[in-house]
Parts: sequence; C-alpha cells; structure tokens
Amino acid sequence: MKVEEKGARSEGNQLLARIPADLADPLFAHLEPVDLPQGLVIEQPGEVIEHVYFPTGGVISVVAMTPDGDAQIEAGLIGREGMSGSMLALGTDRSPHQTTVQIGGTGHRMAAARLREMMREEVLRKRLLRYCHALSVQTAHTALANAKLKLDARLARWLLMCHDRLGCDEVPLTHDFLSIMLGVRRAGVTVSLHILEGQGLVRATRGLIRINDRAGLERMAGGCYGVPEAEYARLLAA
Amino acid sequence: MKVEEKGARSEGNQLLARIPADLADPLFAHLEPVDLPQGLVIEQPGEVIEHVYFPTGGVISVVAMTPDGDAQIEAGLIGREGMSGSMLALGTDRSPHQTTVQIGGTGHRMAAARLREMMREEVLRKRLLRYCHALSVQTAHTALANAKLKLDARLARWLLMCHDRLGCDEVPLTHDFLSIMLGVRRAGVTVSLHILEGQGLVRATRGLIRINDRAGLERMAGGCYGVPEAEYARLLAA
DNA sequence: TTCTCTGTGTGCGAGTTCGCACGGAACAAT
DNA sequence: ATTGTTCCGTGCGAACTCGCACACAGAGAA
Repeated sequence: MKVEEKGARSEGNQLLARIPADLADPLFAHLEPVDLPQGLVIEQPGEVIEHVYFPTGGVISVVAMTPDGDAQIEAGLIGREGMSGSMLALGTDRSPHQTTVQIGGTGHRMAAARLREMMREEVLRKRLLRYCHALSVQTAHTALANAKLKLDARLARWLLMCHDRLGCDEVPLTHDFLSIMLGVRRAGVTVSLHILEGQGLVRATRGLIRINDRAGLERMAGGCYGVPEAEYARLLAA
Repeated sequence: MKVEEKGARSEGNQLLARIPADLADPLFAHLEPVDLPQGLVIEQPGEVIEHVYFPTGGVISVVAMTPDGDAQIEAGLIGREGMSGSMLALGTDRSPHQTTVQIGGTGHRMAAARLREMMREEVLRKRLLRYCHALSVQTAHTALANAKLKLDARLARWLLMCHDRLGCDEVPLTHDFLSIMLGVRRAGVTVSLHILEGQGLVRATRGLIRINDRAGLERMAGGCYGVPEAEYARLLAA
C-alpha cells in the first residue's frame, strides 16, 4: 500500500486544507495524528461520539443497520475529502449507524467537545454543514444504486468512490469485505469482479484490486456515479 | 380524504409547533398558507430553491435520480414532522434531487431568503439542523431497505412511513405511483399488496389503501422500520 | 347507454441474486 | 516442509423481480 506522506502537514485532508490561516493555528492545536488500522470501530450505534476523524489516507465507512444487526449496508464513504462524526455539526452527539475503518490509513482526530467549540467559528461551521449535505446526497444515490443497479454496476460505482478517496489505483480489500459493504453474497462479488476484469476495467489479485480504466467503470455504473461527486466539487471548492 | 383542519394555526406542522412564543410572531408573519396538490413539483434538480414548504397534511417526497432521469428512487419522505428545502440550512441553495407532492394536502411556505434570515436565530437553526440529521438517517435506512428487503417488506415500510405522516388510515395512491417510488414494476406492487391484504394488514381499493394493522406491517418490515422514526422522536421532542 | 380512460388482476419466460456447499490456492507461522 | 487459515473459484436449485402483454373493471363523459 502506497500512502503518500504529504509532508506530515494536516493538509492531506481536504476539509482541513482550506482553513484560513488565522483559524488554522488554534484549530490544528487540537488535532492529534492517528493511525487508522483496518477494522477500527470509530462509532457505535447509539453511543456518544468522543472523537471525530479527518482521514488523510484510507477510507472510513458508515454502515446503517437494523437494531438486531442482522441486516447492514454501507450508507456512506469517507476519505480525505471529509470527516467522521459530521452529525455533531447537526446538533446530535450520536447516531444509529456504525462507523469503521474500511481501508487502513492515517489521519487526525479531535475531541468532540473541541469540535463543538471550533464550530462557533462561522467559516468552519459552514464548511462542515456543506460537507453534511454532500454526504447525504451520497447516501441518497446509494439508495438509488441499491434499488436500480445490478451487482456489476454497484461494484463499479463502489470502486470508483473508493478510488476517488484513496488517490491510488490499488484498493486493498477482499471479496468478503466488499460483499458486506454491498450487502450481497461473497460469491456474487467474485463473479462480478470477473465481469469487470473481463472488460479490462480492473485487475484483481488476492486481497487487492487494481483500477485500470476509470472511464470504463463510470460507463458500467450507468449514471449512478457522478452526481454526489459533482456536489462535493461544487460545495467544497469554495 | 380526511385532512383535519387543526384550527387553521400554523401548528399542524411539528417543526413550527414548538417555536418559542417570542420567535413565533416574526416567523409566522412570513409564512404563507398554501395548497399542495398531488403532483406539484416543489424543487427541480440543480435549480435554485425559491420557497421551503412546511406541510400540515399530505406527503412530499424527495426523489434521487440520474442526470438523464432514467433511473429514479424515493430518497426521502416529508410530512407534518418536517419541511422541504432543508438543505438551505446546510448552506446550499439547490440540490440534485427532485421534490414533488406525493399525496395532496395543505401547508405553509416561506421564501428561501426569509428562512436564511430566520436561521440567525439559534433556536430555530438548531431545530432545523437536527431535522436534517433525522432526514439523512431516514435516507440511509432507505438504502438499507432497498438493498436487503424484498418488495413486500419495502412496501410495508413505505406504508408505515406514510401513515406516520398522514395521521390518517387512508393512503390515496395508485399502484402505479407506488411502483415509481419503490423503483419496481407496477405489477409487482399489485402482487405485493395482495400479500399484505392476505394477512389482513391493509385493504386496497381503487386508488386507495387503508391501513388496518400497523403492528403487522412493522413485523413485515423486519427491523428496517423504526430506527429513523426513533431518531425523529429523540431529536425533535426537545 | 355507450365510449373511453385510468387503474387493477394475471400469466409467462427470462434474467439476477440467493443460499449452500465444496475444492483449490496463496500466505503465515512453526 | 507441513499445517492452519484466509481468500478465491465454481456449481446448482430455489426465490425473486423483470419485461411484456392482455383482459377486466370502475368512473366519468358524450
């Protein structure tokens, strides 16, 4: 795995990157660099959120589940462009979702209480709220994809979203992991990956998927990829 | 259709109902009572939002779609408990979704600019942000339902959500409309409704579905109903 | 009454995914 | 080198939904 160290600054994360200089210092003082090993559970359903995480590498995923936990699906994907625990900006200190590290990496974290203080700063607050909107558009399109796309296309979409967030052509995940995220059989993922491989879009080896042809994957995802991404670009550029 | 006129006050809507008295007067001055006929398009993807709507009866639905519009699915359901255009509270004046009146009713509306002014008031702002969170939890669980439930159960869930918002046992919708919301064939809805009828949960006649057994529908929805509803209760009671 | 929509009931073959189950292959540790 | 574990490939019948197509029924208009 090639995680590129961008000079150890807090700027590998795009939410933090464009903070105006006068705010950056007090904010960054509360940031604590952390390792994000695959499988780390960041938030549990219904439990108070202690820290928020700003990834600089790797991918975090938000999983919606039934109370008994026997049905679950990925509802949100978070990478360098965002943060975990964004619902703190919406005035709640917990959520019914589970949040875990999907692909190991690095990042920074901050105590929830600190974030709440920082949010009195309007610039920061606005940025986080716009991020919340983008995230919810992403979730809506996941609902769309889950309802209307077949497995190949959903897989293509997922790989694209992951690729965006990793900034690296190699996605280190097993079929088993993917099957949980997509809410399907492990064997189904194997077959669908073969279809993508058959068209030269990806190349899969044990525990690793290499993205070869983004444009092809986008074609495969049939219009269900792109709308949330445009929303991120529109709202977070400012 | 029995829409109960609760004394013509603005309080048929639960977001407006608990506004402290000192804020209520200036706020309500900007509210304009409106009729919400079925089929009315409230927001178009990418277009600036002119007004936000607070239903007091009927149901509004948020539809996520591909840019070409050939795949679409309901991503959010709004009734007396909420409002359309909540993304204004998140700092964007448009969204990539379409919003339409699903079941005709009544409500109040307010110019987007007025809402932005009102949001300087912290009490109101916090209330709206919490609502945004609840709505996004609802969307996440829609994604879950779309991925893991079969049609009968998704239909049961949808009817429950509708029933909550209507406060009335009669849902005036055709199979055709439902099929669009759920993203399935019209014939599939017919068959699934028969299954629900067979268990005595609902009674369907031409263009009208009567809810007979909520508990039974909840059982049918298998854990995918309830989590967002609990979140509404938790966050909006305060 | 008769016509004409819109809405509903039904049937059938095809495609997709499921659940289950087993064999083989890569990797790590001993 | 052997063992144990994780990961991947494959097969098969069952279940679900699709796409298409057609008949019938209720409601309003002529």
